[in-house]
Amino acid sequence: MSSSSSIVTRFAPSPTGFLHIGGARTALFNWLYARGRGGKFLLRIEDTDRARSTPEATQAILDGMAWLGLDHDGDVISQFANAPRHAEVAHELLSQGKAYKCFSTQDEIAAFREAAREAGTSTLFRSPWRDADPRTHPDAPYVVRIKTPQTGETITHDEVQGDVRVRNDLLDDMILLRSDGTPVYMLAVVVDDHDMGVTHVIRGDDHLSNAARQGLIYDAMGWDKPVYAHIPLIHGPDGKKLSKRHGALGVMEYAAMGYPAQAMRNYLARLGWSHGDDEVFSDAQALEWFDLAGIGKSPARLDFKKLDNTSGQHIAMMEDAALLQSTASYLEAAGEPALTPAREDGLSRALFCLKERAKTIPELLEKAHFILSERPLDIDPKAEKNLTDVSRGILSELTPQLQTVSWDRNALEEIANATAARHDVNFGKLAGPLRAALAGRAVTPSVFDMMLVLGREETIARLTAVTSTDA
RNA sequence: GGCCCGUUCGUCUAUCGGUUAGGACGCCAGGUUUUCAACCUGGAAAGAGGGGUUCGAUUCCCCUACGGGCUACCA
Repeated sequence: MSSSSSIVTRFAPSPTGFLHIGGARTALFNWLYARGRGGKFLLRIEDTDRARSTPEATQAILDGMAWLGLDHDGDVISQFANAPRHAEVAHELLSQGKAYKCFSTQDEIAAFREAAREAGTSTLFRSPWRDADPRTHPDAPYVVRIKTPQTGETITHDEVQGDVRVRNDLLDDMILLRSDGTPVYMLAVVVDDHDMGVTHVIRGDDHLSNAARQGLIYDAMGWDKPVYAHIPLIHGPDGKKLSKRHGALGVMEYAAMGYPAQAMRNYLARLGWSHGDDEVFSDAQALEWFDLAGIGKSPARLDFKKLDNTSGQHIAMMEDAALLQSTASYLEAAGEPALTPAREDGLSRALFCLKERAKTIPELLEKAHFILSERPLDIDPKAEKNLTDVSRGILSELTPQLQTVSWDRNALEEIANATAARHDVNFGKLAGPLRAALAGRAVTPSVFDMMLVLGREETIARLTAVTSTDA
């Protein structure tokens, strides 16, 4: 029961769209860090921007996290709901003289900035109200600004970027409360993180500069700062910031493309974080290995080829039950009907010869075509070409032998080879026709594996269908 | 403009002053083979540029270039 040392992380997305791939990785890092150390992983929705926040977006984020398997502790926290608490903190700072009421209008501020720009001086707004006597306060709307120290520097200790120091005189007196009394983001994050007991803030490095400003609030309130880890953002394959034109921005799109969630976790964890030369690892290993020291400092690009490879390796090593489950969630994400129990049973029996050959779930399903389809089989043109009179003849000779042969791979291979040899051809010549008969296709898993999966009865029925129907 | 961060094969990365700069994906060549894969073997491929510090720099410091972030009564 180490109450003071137990770790608390959080993921704090804005509900303005789906869970995108960069956010998913940030969530994953926080999840790995907390879960790997027996800590808590919290979820806070930063919905203070009422105009842009939607419940649909919140749901989409929840869906994305659920698919990725990133479970959070406790209730989902709404930042907006904490607004009164944020204001309370601002007023506390006000009463302590660490913040002040600023009556400057936005027009005045804009004019100040413009003049400064023309004069070539600093555009940092210096409010004339910082040290004004309260008795001179007008009866007008005001914002609450924090009194930023005007000397010294603020140092952000960052586990990824190292110590980042900023001179205080380069920071302005940021607004804490707007003129309508609502809190701004900077205040809200700090108060929420403090109130939630967050010990480690792992977030995108677009917040690195903000950390210094936020540090000012921690200092003013006398609160302990969390450990920071600002992680570089993910870029598109072209090295540019992720944007609409890259496509595939939402995690659910990856679900719909058929990448198993565990493969996605592996790939995303490996993107910008490393544990020596380890490339493919299980969740248990990721949980054990993940640490802040292994996070890289530069932005990483998305690489679909590597994702494919990682996915393929995970599919190959997944338990059948997990694979079946991934298949179900793929079909759901892709908007396709679920497998019937009979087909799922067939797929399950075929997995042993499929899993090492597929990079994604749809590819697995494609290779499972022979077991997922029923007689009468459609035979595609390429397969049809293999069904010549000669090959049909050989198949019709092979078929009866299948009635009595021991149904195992060696025995099947033996009679197939023997039959081919009797016609003075090698087995390769027989494989094409067999594929056509058993799967209706030219590209399939091993013919013997298909026979084993289909079983004696079905195998004979399919062979009989091509050797006897049209004559 | 100001401030801050970053920069090792095409890509993800290892290296924490001394290595033939390692691994993975991808690519090329060969092998295996029952189609597609998978698999096996081999190969090409990197320290942004320039100054320092040091016996010795990918590693430490400075400058430049390039990329990114912040600089809002957005989050």
